[in-house]
Amino acid sequence: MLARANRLVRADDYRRLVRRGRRFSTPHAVIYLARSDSAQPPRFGFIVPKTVGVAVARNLVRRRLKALSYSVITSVAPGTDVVIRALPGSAQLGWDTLRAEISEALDGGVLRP
RNA sequence: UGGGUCGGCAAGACGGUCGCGUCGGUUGGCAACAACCGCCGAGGAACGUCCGGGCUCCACAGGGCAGGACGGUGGGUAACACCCACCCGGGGCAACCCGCGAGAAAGUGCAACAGAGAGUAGACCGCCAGGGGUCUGUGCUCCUUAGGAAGCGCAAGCCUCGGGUAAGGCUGAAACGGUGGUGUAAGAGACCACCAGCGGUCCGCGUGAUCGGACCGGCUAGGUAAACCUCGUCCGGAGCAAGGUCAGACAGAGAGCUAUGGGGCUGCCCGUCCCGCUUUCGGGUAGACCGCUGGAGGGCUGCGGCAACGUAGUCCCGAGAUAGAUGGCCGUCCAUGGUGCGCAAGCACCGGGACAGAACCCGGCGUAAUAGCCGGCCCAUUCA
Repeated sequence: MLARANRLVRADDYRRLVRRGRRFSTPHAVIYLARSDSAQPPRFGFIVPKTVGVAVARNLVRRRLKALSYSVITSVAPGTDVVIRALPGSAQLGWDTLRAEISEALDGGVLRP
């Protein structure tokens, strides 16, 4: 799970990333990424629309994404902001599949200069 | 033992690992905050947002019309469309279940198809008397003596004409009481007896819906109010993005209507309060805190009540997020499903927990969804 310092909590931040961030697509998610020179820890935000499912399914997806983000947090450079938008079908995925899909895309985005 | 019916309980368990949020404490820090420790951390439906309230603001919310909701009776409640008890009607052998339960003799309207006729009913068949015609039989008269044909009359049949008749047939969800008799040309509540039903008056039990009974009346009245409508009761509006505090931001310009105006305030009118208002272009904010969870709150016991519930005592404090915590992953076991082996007990493998996530708070209703566990009652069966 992510602590408060590692989360995006402002609507402005979401707007900024979705509009101007670099974008990576996977079959079940879209990842927005932006980097700054500040030394603050990396921050994550999640968008789970209603097309994903009912409230229980959306909660499950969001919690899995949070847990996933926590596991990769040490490999992400400071000053990085990430927003993950879940797409329909993500609630039907198994944990392993989802983790493989997202972490692969995330690594690609993070490692690239 | 089987079937049924009503109600209650629970909503997999344990562990490992990595974590999250509120609050409290300690330490560090000017502070933001960080680290550590501790407590607590989703549901029976948290859901739908369909009713009813609390709370907040609008003017403490006034009058009328319109509109809406409800509708057996009595009670419960803050209130309700909810709950309890009873009544009536329907279903069931029964336990029990079901009913959008006011008014259809205040009025208007509506009713497919079938059928003769469907609402101050209706003559298709049938039945009945009569007129006309036809034919058969028969009586009398006549001519002729075997017989004949004409006239008059009677009876039955058939055809036809205009009537009478609602007892019978047919249709339909429904056809204007039922049975028996009197009566009649045939019939008919036309009349009579009993029964059913309706209305009225009175008596009795009951707070009451209602139930039981007596007498009288006219002889019969259909359904639909989830059609309009009538009657009774209730309802001001908007909602926690309510509302408040603090901080912060900005920039005005044009046009129109102006007190017989515009707005607060729902549709309209009255009343009342406030005052410049509307619109186009352009610009700006949507941050923090309070509201925010201790309440019509739960558990137990006593008392009152058939019960819903009320009341007294005592004990308990059980989420409060705000891009939104209450979890992710793994293992074992249990319940359960499938497949295979086995006579069976069982064993192995695979799948694997239903519906579903608080957002101001309560009381209900409705909807979703599973495999269980427990109990009351009823019926059938077996044994004693």
